Amino acid sequence: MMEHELFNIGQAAVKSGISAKMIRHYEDVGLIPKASRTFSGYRLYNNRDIHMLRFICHARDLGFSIKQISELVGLWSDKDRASSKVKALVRDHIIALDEKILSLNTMKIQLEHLASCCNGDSRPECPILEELSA
Amino acid sequence: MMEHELFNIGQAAVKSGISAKMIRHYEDVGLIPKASRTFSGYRLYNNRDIHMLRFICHARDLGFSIKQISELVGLWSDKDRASSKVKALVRDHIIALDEKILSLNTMKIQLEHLASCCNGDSRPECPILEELSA
DNA sequence: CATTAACCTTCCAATGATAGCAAGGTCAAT
DNA sequence: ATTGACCTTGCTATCATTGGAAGGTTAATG
Repeated sequence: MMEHELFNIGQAAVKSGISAKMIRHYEDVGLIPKASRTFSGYRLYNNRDIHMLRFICHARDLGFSIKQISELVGLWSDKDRASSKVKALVRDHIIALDEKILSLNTMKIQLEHLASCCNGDSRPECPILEELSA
Repeated sequence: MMEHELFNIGQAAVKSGISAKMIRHYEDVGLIPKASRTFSGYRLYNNRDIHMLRFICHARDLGFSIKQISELVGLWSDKDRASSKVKALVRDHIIALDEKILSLNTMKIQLEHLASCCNGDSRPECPILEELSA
């Protein structure tokens, strides 16, 4: 027997790890389908909805964009998907992460070099500023 | 003899590496002082202005935020600054970069693990989606 | 039954750095 | 005089998220 409990947006937020604010936003931008409503207009979520929200939460924690998550949700919902499509999405994201990490790391190395050249005392002489200024 | 050439915003953009758009924006938000103007309203930049823009460009390339760059510009302009203040700013930024790198790296490792578990073929079985869904 | 607290609703605005467009004015050369 | 390349302002968008205001609903309490 499937349970058919219904939750309002606040409970769905707690259960899914996504804020009520963001759940509404995801509905606005079409990432999730429009929630059904009570007579008085409150959104209602069932266990399947919350399952999808949790899926989205995990994907978000891995740094996927809304657009990518939208594609992932599509594949997730398609029982005939090819797993190669999922893997390709993941690979693309890994590459993007790599580029970002590389870029940040380059900055870090340069900054560490600058910092190591600066006495960091009460005097005004500062190789860091001189470098930035050059 | 100091040169006192004057440049319009397009020339300043080319010379500094910051787009005209962003130069105006930096003026709007108070990062740089309001430029002087020709009679007809065009902004004018001298060599000192462009020097400051180049300083900003370098700082930006190192990932400093506008707010941090604002502080750096302040210290740069203050001939009596203590170099320790500059170094502290740099150290804080290095720490922030480290945190970001760590976070991205954690994502990457998890994704690589997921990808390695997925066949990536034409069949629908996909451990990646199963994991995200769990 | 009235009040109150904790919900919910929509709409609007802000973040940070950047880019785009549109409508219009200016400048220099042809 | 016209043209093209520049400049001006102002508004819009991106991306993911948060905040607030103003108002309606629900559930429990006195």
